[in-house]
Amino acid sequence: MRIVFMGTPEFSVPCLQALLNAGEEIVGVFTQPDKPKGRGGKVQMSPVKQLALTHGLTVYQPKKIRVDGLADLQVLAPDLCVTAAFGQILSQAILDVPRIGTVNVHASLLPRHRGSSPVNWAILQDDTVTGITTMLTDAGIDTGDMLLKREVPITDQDTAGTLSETLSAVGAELLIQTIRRLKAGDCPREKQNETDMTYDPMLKKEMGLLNFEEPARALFCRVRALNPWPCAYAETAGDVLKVWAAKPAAYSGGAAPGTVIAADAKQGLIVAVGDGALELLEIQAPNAKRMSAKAFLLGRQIAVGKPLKEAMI
RNA sequence: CGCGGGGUAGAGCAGUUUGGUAGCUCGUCGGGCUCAUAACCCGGAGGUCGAGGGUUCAAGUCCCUCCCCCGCAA
Repeated sequence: MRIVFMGTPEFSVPCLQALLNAGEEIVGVFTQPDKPKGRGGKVQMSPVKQLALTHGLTVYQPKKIRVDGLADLQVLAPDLCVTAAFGQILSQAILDVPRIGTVNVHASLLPRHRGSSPVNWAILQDDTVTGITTMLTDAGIDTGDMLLKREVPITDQDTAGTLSETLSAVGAELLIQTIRRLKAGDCPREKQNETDMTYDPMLKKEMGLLNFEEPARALFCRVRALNPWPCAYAETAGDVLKVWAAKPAAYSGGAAPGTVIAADAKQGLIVAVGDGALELLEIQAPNAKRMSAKAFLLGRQIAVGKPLKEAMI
């Protein structure tokens, strides 16, 4: 079966790898164009492209596949397209090319968490379970009929990073199963229930701002949901303090939300929040590297009793 | 050549402007105090100051080259 794979970030890599391992015939790989990234503005290949090249696969990098990728795709004459976090929207014309259809690996239990950042949103909304859904892509965003699903629990230790890693492995497995059953002709297919659906917008940096009026649990979830990107942060005088890890802390005093109630190498850095307190475990000051709050406090001081915003020295 | 910050004891930092015997907090080791302790007191070990070269009587500090880390922007 002629398969065209479309994917871009690290999440997509296990799916492509699994297809290769399964001996599928991959006739082409579509991924986002190389872009300047990181310090120095060096151009970097997407993780999918890197893997594709090591296996000698032909790589296509249209800016917008629905505009300048259609011809290439048609020439490839795929039986099936597989997408996993490709990052571009497929038009009906694109979807019409593969004979069987387009299978998408989506990192949530659809119809919940449609959109481009399902893993982050699942943690942000304190879901206890999420998972992978394979689906047949249609012209809507994550609205196509569902094929196979597998649940994955979310623990308090999970961050978007760790959970995404877990889900990508599960997704790769489920993708292979899905293709097997499509080939066998016994793959279940179910319409999405529109009344249960949620659509989550793309992540923005501003979503990382910690509002200490919120409950500790919500802040805890936000920190995990936005790790490793875009990362939660607290406002300080003129700048921001990135918060990589935090946890709710016991506190029954009456300090106003946002007040620093402890800041030393023994107790750590604790801030009063809406319903208690939050201990900032791992932080990163501007121009500095990330480190435990306790290590940070060995060399720098934060005033206790003031709002964190004003307490950085 | 996108903009910028930084590499000093096991950890986190100061010291570099105005060269002149390397300092702080914590940890660590030993001793003491205590019912006890993550508390307190006394004492000790631990650093070729990222690498190489240069200037100088003298370089963590000034000059040149290189390596590594990080923030912003994308």
